[in-house]
Amino acid sequence: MDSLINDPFKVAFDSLEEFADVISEVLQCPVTIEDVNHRLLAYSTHDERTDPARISTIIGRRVPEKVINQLWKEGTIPELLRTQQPIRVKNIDEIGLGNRVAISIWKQDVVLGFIWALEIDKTLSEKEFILLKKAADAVKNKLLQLQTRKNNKEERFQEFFWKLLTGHMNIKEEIIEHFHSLQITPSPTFAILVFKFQGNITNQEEQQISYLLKTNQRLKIMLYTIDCDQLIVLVSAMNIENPIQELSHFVEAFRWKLKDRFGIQEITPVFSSIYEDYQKIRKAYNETLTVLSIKEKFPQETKHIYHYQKLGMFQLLHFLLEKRREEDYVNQSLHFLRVYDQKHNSNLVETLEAYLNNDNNINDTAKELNIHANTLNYRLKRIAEIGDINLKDPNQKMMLFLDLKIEKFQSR
Amino acid sequence: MDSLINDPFKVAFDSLEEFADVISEVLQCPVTIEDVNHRLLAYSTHDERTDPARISTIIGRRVPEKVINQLWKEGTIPELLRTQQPIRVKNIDEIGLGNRVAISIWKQDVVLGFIWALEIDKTLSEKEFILLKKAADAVKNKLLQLQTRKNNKEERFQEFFWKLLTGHMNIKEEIIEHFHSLQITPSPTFAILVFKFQGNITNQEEQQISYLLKTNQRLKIMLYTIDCDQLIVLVSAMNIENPIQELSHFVEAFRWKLKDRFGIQEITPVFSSIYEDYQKIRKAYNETLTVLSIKEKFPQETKHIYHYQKLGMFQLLHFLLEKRREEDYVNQSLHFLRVYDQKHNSNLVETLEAYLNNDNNINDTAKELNIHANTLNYRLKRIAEIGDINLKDPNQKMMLFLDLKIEKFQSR
DNA sequence: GAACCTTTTGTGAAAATCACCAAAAGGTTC
DNA sequence: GAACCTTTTGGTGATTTTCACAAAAGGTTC
Repeated sequence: MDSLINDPFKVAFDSLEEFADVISEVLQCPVTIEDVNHRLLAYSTHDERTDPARISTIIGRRVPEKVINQLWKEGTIPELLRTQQPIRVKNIDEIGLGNRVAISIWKQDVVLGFIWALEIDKTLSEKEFILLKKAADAVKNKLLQLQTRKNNKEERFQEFFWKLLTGHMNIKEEIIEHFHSLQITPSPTFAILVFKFQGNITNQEEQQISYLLKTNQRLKIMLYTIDCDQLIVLVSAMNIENPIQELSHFVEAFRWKLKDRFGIQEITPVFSSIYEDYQKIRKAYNETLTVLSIKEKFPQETKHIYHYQKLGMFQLLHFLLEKRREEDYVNQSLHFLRVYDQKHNSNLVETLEAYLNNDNNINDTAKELNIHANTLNYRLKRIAEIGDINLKDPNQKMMLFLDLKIEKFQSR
Repeated sequence: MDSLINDPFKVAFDSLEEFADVISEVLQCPVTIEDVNHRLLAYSTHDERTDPARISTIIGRRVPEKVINQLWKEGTIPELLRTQQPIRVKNIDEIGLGNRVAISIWKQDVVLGFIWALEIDKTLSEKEFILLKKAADAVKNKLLQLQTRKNNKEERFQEFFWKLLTGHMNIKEEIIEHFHSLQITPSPTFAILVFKFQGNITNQEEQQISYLLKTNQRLKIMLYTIDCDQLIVLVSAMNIENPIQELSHFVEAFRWKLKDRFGIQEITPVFSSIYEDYQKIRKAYNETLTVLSIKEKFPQETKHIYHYQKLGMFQLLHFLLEKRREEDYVNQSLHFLRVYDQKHNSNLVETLEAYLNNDNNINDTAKELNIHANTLNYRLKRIAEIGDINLKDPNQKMMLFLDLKIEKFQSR
């Protein structure tokens, strides 16, 4: 009996729900157990008192994203990930969060989940804090079991996803069936999303990415995997009015969170077009790879481009370069300008490119080149003469623009 | 002796030169014999009196182009090609042409050449006109022989040219050697020039073309041939400051002459880039064919384009279409605009295309579409919204322009 | 037909462009 | 170094373009 008082959790229990009730009884307050991604694993039922945040969590079987965001902002979650001690959280009315105490569940140096105890009418004492610590210790093996089972499932996910990405599964029915067997509902429309990291993704980063993806509630993520320095995600694009904008927001938010919460910087996010046909996953993936390779060659020009469709003519560069090569074409106008530049130490080509980049805007271009607007005008006139170019002809300008970019593409 | 007075030209003569002297002696004035293309065949030497036009003709071994042009303008040559009678030409001081009489040399209903008799101090009498007619009759067989010999040579030209055009002769030394064996000096730079006629080129038209090409002195024509409705010309681009401009002028002048002199209309002239390497004749020829096929599909847009290099992005269309096809790409922006157009009976796509065609010029576009400039502005705003397009981004605009043209290209 | 939305047109002020001119700076040629 | 050419910069004013706003017109929905 003494040992039970010292550690009331040294009992056998079948399910996590049962265990949540045990904790609840010992501490005399409602209890919730979450995994490390804030998915609800179990909650006590003996105590009816609760707060809106807990209700939402139970209803949605996960902690609402705004609550997670808030807990990150004011430091609770970072603290939980740092220490094994219980943490007290003051109520935050805006998100319906009452006073509560939380503790993280550790297995060696990895956090497996959290236990939350609501302080509805009472405040937990120092002694009860120690009990909570013991509870966290007692539950860790149970969580680990769940984890392992999930890992197996995870592996099956991985295999399936890679088959899709590489186009090794291209019978429609087979794909759908596989989705269902993995208990995923394939959304009617999807996109592939890739985040390219600075270097290979470490295990720790993997955890953090996984955490962010699992806690995100903005977009439904069907599958994801990690490949060297890339995080590849299959995301649903359904039920959204403007999917592209939504995806843009998502990647921005994701990048921001990685930086803000985990200090991971210099992420390059990209995403494919939106498709309905799951046989096109490979194509979508290739699109993202194209975007990445273009962004690598034209970091400045494509700074604000994440989306394949927004690449504009950049998506053609690779292709056009090949054509140019095979027919060893020379753009005469550019050639003349180059010769002139060489001979007179001028910058007509550079000027032309800046002008074209700036959508024919004299002022912007002059500013970018740090020259007087009239100087620019003069140069443009010379360019037209020397290169025999009609700068009012969109056709010619387009060709020049393309040829300039093709050459850059080639030389990089 | 009587017969000699009746027809003093019924004598055997070895060369045309000899015969020219005979005529000169009979008529007592300087005589020149030309072929139908105004190339000098022979001239009398017994009489020293002459005029500047004749001197130029003898020096250059052909009638100067400005003289020919003048003789066309005031009707002499058309008349010579019509009648077998001698024609009197009054002196034309601007081109150094003194008074003279001309007659055409006929073989059945084909003109083989001309005889010119200068009226330096005397005026030819009616009797001498009859003599001239007899001279023309006497010389025709000699000319025919030359013609035939030339035809054989012509055939060798043809064969050689076609080998070059089709890339069946691609050893540099061999090509040069062939040129020399045909007594052509290959110019260091060249271009291929093609005129496409309305229908297949008739024999008569062939004569007329040949005439125009041979009398042209602006550009040196190395080889030419006729293929169904195409006249294909290998032209020198040397010794000209601005060859492309020169070529443009030439084709314009050629077209104008065909129309003005022979009533041949609706000629489409095109020409290739300028090359130095004669192994590239085939490539140059293919360029012209590309220009022709594009001009057929986009007659309006390419109205003023004759030159491959001036095709701008049109030269890529064929190529891009293939790419688009193989990856069944859909431009989302255009798709949204099309859907909107369909649903609301609007013309956003058409508006966008006009705007892009007009180099982003609001006024010009509005005029073309017969709408108010503000209406256009409003539509553009809507286009940006609906198609999720940034109309300040040259990249996106370029892609839209290309995709629009690709679609047009495809549907034609 | 009222209420509502989209589209077109008109107006005027602000901004940008363009065609000039002129001065100055930099380079090349003889 | 003088003469010459090209390039840069500045300024001016006419012209065009852009933009915001308002009114009118046309359609759709209830």
